Amino acid sequence: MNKGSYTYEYPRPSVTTDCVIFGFDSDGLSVLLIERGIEPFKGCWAFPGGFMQMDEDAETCARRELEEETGLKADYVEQFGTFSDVNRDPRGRTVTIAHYALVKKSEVKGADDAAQARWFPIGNIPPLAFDHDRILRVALKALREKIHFEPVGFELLPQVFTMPQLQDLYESILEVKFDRRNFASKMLKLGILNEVDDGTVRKGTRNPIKYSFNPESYSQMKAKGFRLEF
Amino acid sequence: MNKGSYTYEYPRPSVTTDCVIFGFDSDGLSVLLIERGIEPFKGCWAFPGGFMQMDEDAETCARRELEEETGLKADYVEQFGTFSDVNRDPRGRTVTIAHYALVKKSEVKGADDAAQARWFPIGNIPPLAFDHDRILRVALKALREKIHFEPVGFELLPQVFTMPQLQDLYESILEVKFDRRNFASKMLKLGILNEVDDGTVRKGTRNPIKYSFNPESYSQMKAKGFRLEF
DNA sequence: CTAACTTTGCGTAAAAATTACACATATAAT
DNA sequence: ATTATATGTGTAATTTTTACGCAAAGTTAG
Repeated sequence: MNKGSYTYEYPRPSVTTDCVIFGFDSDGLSVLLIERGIEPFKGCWAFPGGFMQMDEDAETCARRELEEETGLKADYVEQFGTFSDVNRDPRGRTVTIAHYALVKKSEVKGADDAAQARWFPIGNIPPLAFDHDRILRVALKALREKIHFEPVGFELLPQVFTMPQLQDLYESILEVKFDRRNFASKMLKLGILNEVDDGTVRKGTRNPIKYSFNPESYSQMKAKGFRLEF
Repeated sequence: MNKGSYTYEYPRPSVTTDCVIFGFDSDGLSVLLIERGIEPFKGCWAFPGGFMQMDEDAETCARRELEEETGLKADYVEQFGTFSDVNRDPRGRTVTIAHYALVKKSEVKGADDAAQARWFPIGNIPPLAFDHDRILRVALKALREKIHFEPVGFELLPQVFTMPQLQDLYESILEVKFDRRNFASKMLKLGILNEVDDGTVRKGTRNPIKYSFNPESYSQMKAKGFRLEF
């Protein structure tokens, strides 16, 4: 990372990436935020992100900043929009390429390096820096639309999960309620769930069946051309 | 637009916008391209676009470049992705914020200033400059997904159109075939079409009924929360 | 000019998908 | 010990989607 002086014939905006990190557990959908220690917006919370280097593309940058600032490596990172309002950063003209990441919260609890990083449930977001409130709204919209076509929810759940957990996830993201029985039959009919045999003999129904996601059968379905609807 | 010298502590990529312009007529879906007169990619075709100014956001820039290079003012312009591969422009690191525009081809035929601008049907695209072939593929995907949720097709048709025209449009964009009768009843059931009385007495059915899009009833439906599915 | 063909609108029966619930059972709560 | 709760399974009613027939008038071919 050379520091020095770079001169151009025309002015150029800074280019950054930001990453909205979604996690899910029994408390519902949350995002991981970082508290800003300096002005501007000192004390506000913000998404991890930073300047794009000359030798990396946007997604690479988003993954790097994500790891540097939170210690997390996310499997699933996707760009959902670029924000370029002229006055979005008081320090100077900055364009940010926004991404969202999906992480299995169960596998990373407390694994965030940054002491000032914290999970906030979607319904209880603190004041955000810059235009990050707008970015969050757009991220949520993008996630909601995405889940209608791809089973992104499985990126947010543990390897092994139950049908009620899966339903909770869909209901949290889409902010709707499904009939329990209809949801289960629809999900099972898709054929992308494997029943997991965890040894325990299932007597009664109070302890739910464990499932895992089957990426192979999903790829097959996708190849044939189908749509996942909810 | 000051020309001069602008110096920064860290290197910055150039930021441009590009605009994929979609049009539709009896020949199907096409895009408007500009032939490059200079290297690199001299003789290849490209989307209109150019450098973002410091006092405009991305969409404003896309609309400005669109008008400067083709003379067109588009009603509908939407960002669909940002392309940031390190080597996408041989002249230097450049990030482009890509948009697509929908225009009523019927109203602008031949109205493009740029002599070297030409419409190309989607099925017959010439060699494109830079990574514009990839950008086109992503644009098409974005348009296809969008049309499932919003009646963007009406931006591409004349004010007054017929049911077969509307069906052709959907079939061109989605690359599928619908049953004529089912398509019409589904469309009419949406309640966003006004029958246009053009004076002529409709004897027989060979001359089709004329319709226009009703934005008011569409807004109402949208407010109530619905989804347009095809 | 006439006959065959095509385009459009309207309508309907069959198939498929969605919706709304009932019941049984073992665990959890009181 | 009794009651309430969470889960799995199934099914009937409703709605939506699909497939296709028919009639009227313009278009085309000879």
